[in-house]
Amino acid sequence: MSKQAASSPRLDLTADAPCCPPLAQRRVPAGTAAALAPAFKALGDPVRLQLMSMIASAEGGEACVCDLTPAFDLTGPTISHHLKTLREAGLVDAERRGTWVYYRARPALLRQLAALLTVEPTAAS
Amino acid sequence: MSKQAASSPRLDLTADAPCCPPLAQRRVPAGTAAALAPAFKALGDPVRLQLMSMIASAEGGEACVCDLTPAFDLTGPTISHHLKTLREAGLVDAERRGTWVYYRARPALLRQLAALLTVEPTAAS
DNA sequence: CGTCTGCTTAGACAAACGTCGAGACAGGTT
DNA sequence: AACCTGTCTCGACGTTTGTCTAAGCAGACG
Repeated sequence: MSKQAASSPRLDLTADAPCCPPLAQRRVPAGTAAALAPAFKALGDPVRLQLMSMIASAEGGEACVCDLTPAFDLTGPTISHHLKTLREAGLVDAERRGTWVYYRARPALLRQLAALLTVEPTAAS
Repeated sequence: MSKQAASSPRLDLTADAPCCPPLAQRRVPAGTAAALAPAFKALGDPVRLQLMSMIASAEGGEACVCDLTPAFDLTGPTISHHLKTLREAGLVDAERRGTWVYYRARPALLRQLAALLTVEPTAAS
């Protein structure tokens, strides 16, 4: 995919968080862009954005799939697919407890994304 | 596309900015998700993320296409296409001045996205 | 006026995405 | 054990995306 990835597209951002001076402050290097873009892409769908919010804002910090699915006019497999996308992007974590599966947010990555998008309150112009 | 948009998918977020309590604080309504997701999607590509950063961090707040294009191993039309995507997402603005076209960031939308992703320094868990 | 350079548009194509239905697996219940 | 319910995996189908080449438009310059 693309010819522009000259440097190694590996940063391990889901583990620790060494990165992220604001996007508008310093030019984001290719490696960082390649590592963080998937997270933004995962949030780039209305359904997943709502899912992310429902999970992150849920009481106790976790939400059951059985509560998430009926909130949309979509089939179970489709919701499951979107949750898998969020999981693979490192935005959420899943845990099975008895009959139900619970999802919880990973605040670290969310913080990185927020930090990257941060702009001075009244910077340029 | 999708059957889940029961409420009106119209919010006009690119104009003013009435929105955005943090994603983890209150459940994002469908309309807001539909309005903001395209911006995240636009940032969900490594090339566009770098372009966005190069534009936002450029001196004088603007960057010439002639400076952006040679930073990637991609053809001119491809860069132009990505810039159009950023423009249509409301993230940047373009202006032709003589021979060259200059792009500048729209901080308002960036701030909305950052606000949405904001999480308490040490909230839940 | 002709031509050159910078940027965008148009068309084409492979790859990825969003959705679904059918089926598989895990756990609880009878 | 047999069954039921909740969730995920698998394949399929139509749409969208990222990239390219070729062609078009806008200014600058000879």
